[in-house]
Amino acid sequence: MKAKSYSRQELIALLRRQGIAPTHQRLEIAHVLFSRCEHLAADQILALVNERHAETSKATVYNTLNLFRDCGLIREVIVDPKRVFYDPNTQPHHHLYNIDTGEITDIPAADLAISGLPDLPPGMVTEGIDIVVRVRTL
Amino acid sequence: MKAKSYSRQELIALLRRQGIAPTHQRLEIAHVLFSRCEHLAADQILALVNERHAETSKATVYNTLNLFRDCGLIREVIVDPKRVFYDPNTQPHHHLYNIDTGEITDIPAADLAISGLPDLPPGMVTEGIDIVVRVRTL
DNA sequence: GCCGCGGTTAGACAAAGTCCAATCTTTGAC
DNA sequence: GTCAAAGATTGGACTTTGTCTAACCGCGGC
Ligand SMILES: [Mn+2]
Ligand SMILES: [Mn+2]
Ligand SMILES: [Zn+2]
Ligand SMILES: [Zn+2]
Repeated sequence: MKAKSYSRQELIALLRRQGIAPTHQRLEIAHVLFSRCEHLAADQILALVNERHAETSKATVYNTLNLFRDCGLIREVIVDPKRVFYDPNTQPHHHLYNIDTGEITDIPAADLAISGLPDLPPGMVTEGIDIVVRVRTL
Repeated sequence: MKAKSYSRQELIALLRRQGIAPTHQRLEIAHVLFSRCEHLAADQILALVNERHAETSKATVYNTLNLFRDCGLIREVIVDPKRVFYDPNTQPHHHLYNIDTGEITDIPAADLAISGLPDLPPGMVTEGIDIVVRVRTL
């Protein structure tokens, strides 16, 4: 996943396409998420957004992350029981999780195959499959 | 995974084998975990253990779950950002997670294969691979 | 009976996240 | 451009999950 540098106009278009009003705070948060391609937790995003000049509250960060998630702009990564990480990469992919450092790395789903999954109980539909490879530094 | 009904003596032996002193509280918690084969959160275990007669504290439940986990008697399941579930099934297996009901079901690892995983960065060793199939009720 | 040690406990604490009512911004109609 | 309605933001209170601590309990060994 490339760390494309989105212009302000591109970010505005990105939000509008989802029917999201491009407020200053949402643009700042989108910028933090999409300019670097990392897996960030809410408190890290809050800190990054207010780095230069405090102007976005904790409530707005959480509101916005939930909004972006509901619109499919970002996804949640559940690997650490302590906090949720937000992933700007919404392509199907999986994760390598270093349990010592907490580092999360993408694993492309392209060349990966799972076989032998049992059939789903009737009336259920798959929402997604998440694979987490937990690694330790030797 | 069968819901074997362990006798008090079997539970005592199970704990002693791991060098764990079989106190009354630990036996109660072990009983709750191993007699039913579900994925329970700490607060559910606390409630079940104190169902008849309050005698085990929150601190002891958490102490004991962490102790059992460190000894490999149980494992944690990380699927819900809100709480950790404890799994008495320590065989390699995966999970089906119903995002609507919160229900967690085991998927045996036996007849399941993953191909195409990239090589690990040098100096890293795999601790485990967790697959979560997220399903929705149609 | 007393000691020592491991286990248990209530309650204080911490961190992640939600909620609320007051306030501020955005937006579109004019 | 003005303005009002709709929508967004905010500080701070609140909730939930989990940890920590210091006092206390209980049991085996002497
Ligand atoms: Mn700014
Ligand atoms: Mn009892
Ligand atoms: Zn990712
Ligand atoms: Zn399981």
